[in-house]
Amino acid sequence: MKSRPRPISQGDVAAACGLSEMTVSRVLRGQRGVSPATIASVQAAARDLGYVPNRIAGALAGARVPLVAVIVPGLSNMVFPEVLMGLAEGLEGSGLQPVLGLGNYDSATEERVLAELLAWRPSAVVLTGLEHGARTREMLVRAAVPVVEIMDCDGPGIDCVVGLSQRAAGQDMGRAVLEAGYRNAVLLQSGQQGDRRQESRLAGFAEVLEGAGVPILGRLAYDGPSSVPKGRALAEAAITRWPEAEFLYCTNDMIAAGALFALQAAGRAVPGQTGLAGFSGLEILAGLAPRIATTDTRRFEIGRKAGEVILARLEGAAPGLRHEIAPRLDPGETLRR
Amino acid sequence: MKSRPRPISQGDVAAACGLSEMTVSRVLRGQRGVSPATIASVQAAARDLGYVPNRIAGALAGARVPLVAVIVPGLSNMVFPEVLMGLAEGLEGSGLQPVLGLGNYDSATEERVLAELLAWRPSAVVLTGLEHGARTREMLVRAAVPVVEIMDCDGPGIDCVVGLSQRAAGQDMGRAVLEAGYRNAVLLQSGQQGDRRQESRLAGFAEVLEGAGVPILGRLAYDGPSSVPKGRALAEAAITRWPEAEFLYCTNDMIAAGALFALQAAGRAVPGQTGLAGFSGLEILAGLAPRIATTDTRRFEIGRKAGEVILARLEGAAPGLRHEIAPRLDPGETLRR
DNA sequence: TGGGTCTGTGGTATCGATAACAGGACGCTA
DNA sequence: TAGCGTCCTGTTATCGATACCACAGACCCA
Repeated sequence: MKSRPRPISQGDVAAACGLSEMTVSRVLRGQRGVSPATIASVQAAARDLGYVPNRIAGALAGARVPLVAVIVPGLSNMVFPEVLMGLAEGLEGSGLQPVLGLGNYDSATEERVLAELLAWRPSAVVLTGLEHGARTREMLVRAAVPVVEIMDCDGPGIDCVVGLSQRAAGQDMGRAVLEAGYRNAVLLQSGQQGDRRQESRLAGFAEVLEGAGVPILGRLAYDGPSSVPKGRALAEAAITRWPEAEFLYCTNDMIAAGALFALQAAGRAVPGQTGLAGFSGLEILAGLAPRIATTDTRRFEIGRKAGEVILARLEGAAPGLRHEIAPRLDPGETLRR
Repeated sequence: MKSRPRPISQGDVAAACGLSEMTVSRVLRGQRGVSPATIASVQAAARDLGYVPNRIAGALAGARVPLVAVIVPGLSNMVFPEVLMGLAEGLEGSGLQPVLGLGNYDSATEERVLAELLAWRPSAVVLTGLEHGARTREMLVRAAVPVVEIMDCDGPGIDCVVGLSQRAAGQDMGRAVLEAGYRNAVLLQSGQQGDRRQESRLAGFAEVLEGAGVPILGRLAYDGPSSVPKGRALAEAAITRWPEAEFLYCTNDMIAAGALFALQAAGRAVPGQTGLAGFSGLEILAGLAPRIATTDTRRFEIGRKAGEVILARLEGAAPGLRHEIAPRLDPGETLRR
């Protein structure tokens, strides 16, 4: 066997079994219309030679690039990693590969990353949220590929939308709080300021409570990444300022966990005297006692559904533009019964 | 302006400014040897037309594919998401895009995913750990690209290795436990059975203790994903079986958090009566009181270093084959002083 | 037995960029 | 002014696959 300077190509396989490249291509893509004997011979040759197809060439020729551009703001809080796992499952077996871009919670970065990813002419694009810059929208329209916006379905999307209604999630929790009989509440938030999803959620919550005559005493915000200690600090500040507070609605489970510690340290009975709830359903906190009330956003499901929608679109189906993945309210043990 | 059925190509830009494709290509890649006037004219035309280069075509022609294949076992425990963020930072500005594959903690899947990713002819490959199947190794050798194995640097790698010595990390914790004066220990583990990194770590720990005459009373394992409740169950079983246990060394922070709850529920003073330690340095648990002793593996650093090594290799430098990122032992508050 | 569909296979153009080489214009030196 | 090097730009071939069309032979039915 003579040494090849270049990796094995389809042509080598074709030569090895005395067929044309075209036939080899057909066999390797599993197209029908090839005789069983030919199929066997091609497969054997490909295996023997250790042939690895070149998708770059295939993509250029086929005008179909089996890549999906995925832009998430970050990976630091378990939300998007789970979405990615769901997406990977949804795309499983389709031959589509996700290409990851990090938007860094910042629309200028998102735009830059999107431009880089679009240079690969992906077959579909997944982005987070519904708010995007004008140039971002323009690029996406020009790209003329399916676009799936995930995590939020409260407004109009560019194309498809897969997510939850943040507002409805807030409202649900609001109703649960009313049922539990709390007579006022405080909002605790952190993370990127002006986060639209968070705002909708808190608005939905406040709406329901105030509609029932239960006042929102106030809101404390920390402009930076969420963490348990930060939640603790926020909650301490809250109960100092509003000692009469009966319920703390936190924008996520980490803040809520910190708030729980603060309440316990302050000697307040949970959930009797003061209740609290978070948001996300972070599994890592499942072991805390008492279990924190939260809204499980089913991120894995969202990712998987996004994958399915993409596949449907690429097969020419019209899977509908809005897919709501209803979140699940988990009352845990920090809401009165 | 007439409607174009196809997206704008380099040829269109060339036509628009009356130059050859080659010159446009040179300008857009920032090659030197083009007059300033030409550069300006090309850039203006490209901007006006909204030209997005086609990397697929560029890759095919240039024999250089600006993609990095990254295979991690999963994204479920915050370890690999952080590595990915580090990697993204390390590759920042180089034009290299990571393509993600999930190996699902299973070497057959890893192999399949690797084959798929290699079909893109990536410029480099990043994988996790040092254990890989024979076919995996063969594919990598044949691919003839830089390979970086991350997270473990206790053995020989295929090419470059960036990570920590799991054994040394275990030894370090062992020494800390000796200094604290504990007189025996129990090992608690979960996750994939036969995980080599975990094994090395526990071995290093046990080695140091036994070398000093401090016995390992035993080991309890749960073959499944780690979680706080699982850690609690393991720890409960451990103190039932070995009531005399003075120290619990857990394979990760989630197990350790559960173990902490178990000890507290059993009324054992921590760290006075019984100490414990985890592994990873999961930030999400930073708010627990007492803070759990752990080993911060600096995953972000590992990812970033991997990116830097890849860049160096692609530029022809020889950055060294083994890069140890020393972990940091954080004594927290669950080790006696 | 002739004309039709159906199967299985091959030939050729093409995808959109880059590598390698070619060559004109210009300025400088002898 | 011949000769030579530099700077800038263009021409041609190529990367490795797929789309599209062509076509030979098997088979069917009237």
